[in-house]
Amino acid sequence: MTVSTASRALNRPELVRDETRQRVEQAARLLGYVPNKMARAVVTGRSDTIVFVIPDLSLGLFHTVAAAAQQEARRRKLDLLVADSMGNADREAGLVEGARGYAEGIILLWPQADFEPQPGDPPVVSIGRQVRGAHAVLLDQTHVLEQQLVHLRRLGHERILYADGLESYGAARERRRVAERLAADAPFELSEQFEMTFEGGVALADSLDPSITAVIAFIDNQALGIIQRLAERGIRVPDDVSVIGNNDVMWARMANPAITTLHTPYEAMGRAAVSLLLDTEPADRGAQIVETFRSELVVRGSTAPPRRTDPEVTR
Amino acid sequence: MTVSTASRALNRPELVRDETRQRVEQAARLLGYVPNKMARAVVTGRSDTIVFVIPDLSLGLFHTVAAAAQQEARRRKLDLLVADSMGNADREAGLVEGARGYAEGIILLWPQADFEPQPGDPPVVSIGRQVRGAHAVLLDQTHVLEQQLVHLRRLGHERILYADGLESYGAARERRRVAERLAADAPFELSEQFEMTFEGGVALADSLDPSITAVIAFIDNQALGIIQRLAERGIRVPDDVSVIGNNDVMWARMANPAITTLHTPYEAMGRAAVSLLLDTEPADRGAQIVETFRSELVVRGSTAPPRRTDPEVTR
DNA sequence: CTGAAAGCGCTTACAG
DNA sequence: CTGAAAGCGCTTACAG
Repeated sequence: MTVSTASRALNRPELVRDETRQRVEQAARLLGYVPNKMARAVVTGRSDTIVFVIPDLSLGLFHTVAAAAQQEARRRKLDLLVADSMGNADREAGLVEGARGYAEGIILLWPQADFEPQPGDPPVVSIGRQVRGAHAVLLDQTHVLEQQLVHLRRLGHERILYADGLESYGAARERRRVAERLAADAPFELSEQFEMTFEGGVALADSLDPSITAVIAFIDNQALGIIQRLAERGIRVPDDVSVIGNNDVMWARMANPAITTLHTPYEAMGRAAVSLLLDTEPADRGAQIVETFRSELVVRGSTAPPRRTDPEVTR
Repeated sequence: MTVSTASRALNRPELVRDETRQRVEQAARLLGYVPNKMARAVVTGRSDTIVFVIPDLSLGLFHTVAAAAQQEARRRKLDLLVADSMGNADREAGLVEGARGYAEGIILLWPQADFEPQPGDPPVVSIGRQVRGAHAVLLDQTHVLEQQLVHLRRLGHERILYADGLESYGAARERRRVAERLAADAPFELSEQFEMTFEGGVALADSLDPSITAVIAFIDNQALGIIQRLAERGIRVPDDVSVIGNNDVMWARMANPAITTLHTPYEAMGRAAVSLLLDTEPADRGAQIVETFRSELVVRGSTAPPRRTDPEVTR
């Protein structure tokens, strides 16, 4: 009995006699044998592992994408491991660097830094932002803002404020470009920059111009902050001011009022990334593929027609 | 120039001449050399990787623990990769099985199934539930319920309902035992079993006995469901009924009213798990260590003294 | 069906 | 300081 036979008995049992297989299995059990994945990967050249780099697990936002990607990977008999860059570009680069040595594919979620593909890299797919040498799964940001505007205008709003995000975030810069373009057609207000957080919403609400009848929050958490602070100031949502969010986080429907928002197809995007990674030629040899997803409006309780404006009465 | 020298130049540069190092580095750059982590791990016997098995990433609850553990691991120059068992015990077992072959340590978060330690396993630490052959980081569930009760009773509540969770969840069974024990001393109501979700809260609110003045929700999401459904029924929180949550999820403070709850020290627990994994003798040789953490009361807007009860008026 | 041999990509004593 | 050799734990043609 040699290691060759043992290896075969464990991995390709059809190649050995039944009795041999049984002896090997029993011995393995007795000895508590654990196959060394690393060693196997060295010889087979396959680790069957995808590394999914996420910008911030503690945000409670992106884990949905990771969970969906994970399921899809699982369906295809691959492991997907999530690594958190903690919002730090250097750490992100470090994770990619680390994954190079063993991952069979890398998925980058809203990468902070520009990814520089190296020869010999495993295939890379980027979500949310296009980077060189990688297929991309994108979100149609123009469509997001258009939907928000259409919804509010249909309700009759004319004085609409778009909450601008912090310059330092790529997503905020991208959305601002979209906003400026759309505002050229049919004007709406662009706020100063606020944090894309609950606290940012609170700050925005504090400085809200009384003539505004509807606010487009950058994300749902910010919408919640706006609503809460307005309530404290005696301004009611949606009676006095409408607020629309973005992303449709789990707790958007739990709010009071429940948030009207755009549902981001995070699950679909996560699955698409895995599929792009596994089913297509890597982007470094051949064309870059871009798959774009669209968010969907979810009307809930935080938007309503504007209160009939009475110029005599200021809030 | 041999591979030995190249290996040394890359990993232990102090052992080679400066010029040699430079030549190697340049060649590596030109050739796009990526060290094969697997091969290295096979010979060194170290992968510097911790696998963190999480029951459900999409819950938006546990990722905090993972994020904290990740940071702590990072501080110690180890990688921490998160694997999602998707609430499935079989898959959980599969992940542990898979990690055996390469992880240098495994952290199990609220494991679904009983973990059976095998000889040759990497050290394991369990969070939330004690399992054999592993150190444990636990949460003092008795203290949770005691704090909730003390808070409500101090406010003057006498008719308190504890929302029982689904039998199938280990955490729910554990909490019920605690509840039954505490109820023996000073009675309170035990509800029928509800889902520990927003929807579960809605259902509970629908069947709420009018004599109850305060509800202890199983978790914050359930508290939100209770509050929303009560509001729809014209019952106000905290004016008519107080509701206290548990866990202090990110959005508990964003709710309206903001949820009074118990803050679970998830971050501290995540860090403790890493430390237990790395700084102590594995549990299979020697004593099992148990570190227990306590939640802290966070008083916000969803609890208040009971409305003066008037037996004549039923809601 | 099984064994002996070569080899995956690396590291590390051991000589020089 | 560098090279030649052995070896980590595995898999897989190649013979038998």
